[in-house]
Amino acid sequence: MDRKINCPVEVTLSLIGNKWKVLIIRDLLEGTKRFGELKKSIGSISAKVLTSNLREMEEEGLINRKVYAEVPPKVEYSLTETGYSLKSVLDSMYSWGESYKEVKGRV
Amino acid sequence: MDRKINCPVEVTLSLIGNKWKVLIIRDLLEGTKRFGELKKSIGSISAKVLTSNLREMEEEGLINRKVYAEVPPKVEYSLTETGYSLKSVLDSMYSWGESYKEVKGRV
DNA sequence: CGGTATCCTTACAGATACTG
DNA sequence: CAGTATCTGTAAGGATACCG
Repeated sequence: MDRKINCPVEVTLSLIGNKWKVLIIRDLLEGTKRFGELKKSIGSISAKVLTSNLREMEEEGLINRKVYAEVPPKVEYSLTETGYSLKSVLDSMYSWGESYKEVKGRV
Repeated sequence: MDRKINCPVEVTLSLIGNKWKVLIIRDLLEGTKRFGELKKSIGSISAKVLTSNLREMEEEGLINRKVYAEVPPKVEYSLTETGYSLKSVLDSMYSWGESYKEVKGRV
């Protein structure tokens, strides 16, 4: 039982332990998106919060940020290989959410 | 694409979308625990925060709370069937965390 | 032992205005 | 378009004291 010394679950939490990061991953799993697209697809997030989460995730090696030297500016975000590997986690969250809804609906 | 209208990932987030709840599930997956044991095994959580999270999770049908009519008091927490089914999510978080550590260690 | 009540401090997040 | 700067409100969380 290595739970105490750097439990892997806590490692994962430290990287995607907030709601916004999970939603960012979810939306980038569909493919590369521009800043504005991402903001729109997440829905209720502000530019400030989106930016700060993206910066952190970039630092942690989960996403790529590609800036085009154009006017008006164009910035594309995509998942790195590491970021994409989070698909397994998101998939299990998706499945669980679905069956939870089913159970609740049945009440 | 039903992402907009009640995405299952968001459903899951709404139930275990905070760090503490994930850790509570993780520790209860080992089996029934008393309040004090749970508090100790999670580590840095305060009684107030632990109590409020447990209450919410009880309400949502993820955990059971069993009170023994004894002095001194004894209260045991365990996962419901629904709560236990979150093991799949925790498992994938565990695996991902492990491989992330490996990748980072290799740098 | 397993909480509650209270106070207090910060982290998180929304709104708005502005810029390269 | 893709941010940054600033200001502000709110809620999460820690510390402490106390209770059944």
